[in-house]
Amino acid sequence: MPTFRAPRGTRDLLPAERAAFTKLESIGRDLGRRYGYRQIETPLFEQVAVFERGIGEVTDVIEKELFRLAARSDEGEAWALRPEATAGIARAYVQHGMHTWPQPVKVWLTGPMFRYDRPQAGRYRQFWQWDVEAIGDPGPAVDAELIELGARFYREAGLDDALLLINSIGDAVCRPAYVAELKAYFREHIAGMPEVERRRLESNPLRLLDSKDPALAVLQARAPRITDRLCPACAEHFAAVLGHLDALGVGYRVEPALVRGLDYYTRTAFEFYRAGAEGQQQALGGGGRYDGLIELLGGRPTPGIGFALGLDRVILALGDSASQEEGASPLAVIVGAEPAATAERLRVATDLRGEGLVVRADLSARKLGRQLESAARDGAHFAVILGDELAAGQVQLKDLQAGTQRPLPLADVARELRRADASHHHG
RNA sequence: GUGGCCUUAGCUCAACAGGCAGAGCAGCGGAUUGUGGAUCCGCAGGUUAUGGGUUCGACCCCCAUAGGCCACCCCA
Repeated sequence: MPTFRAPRGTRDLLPAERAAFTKLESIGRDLGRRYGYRQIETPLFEQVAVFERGIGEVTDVIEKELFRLAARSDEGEAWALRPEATAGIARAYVQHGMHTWPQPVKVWLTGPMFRYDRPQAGRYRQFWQWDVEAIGDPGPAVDAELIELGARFYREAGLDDALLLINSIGDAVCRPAYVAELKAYFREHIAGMPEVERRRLESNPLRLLDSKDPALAVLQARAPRITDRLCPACAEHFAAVLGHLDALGVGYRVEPALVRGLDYYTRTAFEFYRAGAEGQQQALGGGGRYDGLIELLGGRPTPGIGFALGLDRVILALGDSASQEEGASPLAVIVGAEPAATAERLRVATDLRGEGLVVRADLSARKLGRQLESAARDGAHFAVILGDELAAGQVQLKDLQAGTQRPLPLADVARELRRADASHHHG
């Protein structure tokens, strides 16, 4: 067993898997460009207070999953690795006075997030998200635009069965009254409730709605629904969001029990799951509106909405097809019979690379047969064989796929490879 | 954070009832001193996750720890 290994809940992305991430990142980059969102980057860690105040101190993410850093004694701050992207972006919005920019400010970010919980397949302590935010527009059309953007990401990534669950969780006007009503309702039936759920009644009553405890099933079915208790403004907003989604052809399922785990959400809340797996805990992504967040972090009242998608989970859902990206096979490998002539192989490869060609040099002392074998297994299309004829400026160009070979002046190799490469890509 | 299952070579897995740790694949070399994917031969790779315990003797039984997986909690 190796002495050292990746820390618990983290893993190395070996080239095949890293390539799958790169593909998703390029989808995100392209979608960001097409939808008018610009890339942003914030630190991997922030003051703990940014997360506590933004996300909410009594949430799971803060209470038990926050990856706190041991603060250095000569610094007054307590820091934590970011568990999500929105709080940091909101902090940056306030810090840089982005309210003076044309509104809304639309940005996207991709990178690792950190949560200190118990690892499982698809659940890591370091995981990757693609995150989009639209800050400064209160209207329901932005909600729909952003949700449709999320749905499109899954489609372009090859996941055709992403299912959108959506709900409205009200705002400061209507949610407090609803929560009070919900508490009163469950309290009446507290006798039949398990201990865990009784405690949750006080700490986070909304959570009772999506508890999987079968003892609650009947109670849940009869519980008052937030969607029936929305204030007129929230109800109108929600109806408009759904209307826009209909108009855009985005399928969804209204899920009154959908609650988000972060305090900053208002009104629109949504999550994506694989169809048929929506009862499980492995969400593909989620987001919502956070009209109070900027103010919480010291800015003026500013509405916003965001969405984060788990790259690890998309790749997991794609299965083997995700990692079957073809690797970086070279167009040609420079091989030679003379073990001592590695300098020649290196020089020829360097010249061809200077011409923009994808070339690997076999710098080993292996005999020619092994070099060709290795080149073929590497997926190379051609081998350029340097032999005695090199003194006369001649090499052998071998097509490893066709099995054919012909002599060629060294000076013509670049042109020949480029032509073969072009016809290969276009044909 | 709670409960359960698991851990043997880089990978996938063997190893009787507690009795000498093996194979395939991958890597390297040779058969072929300048021609590949096939075939054959060989080399290397292990403190059986780690640390204790039981036993004449432990990959095997017991305890602890670490890591992985599953179900919760909750989310990406």
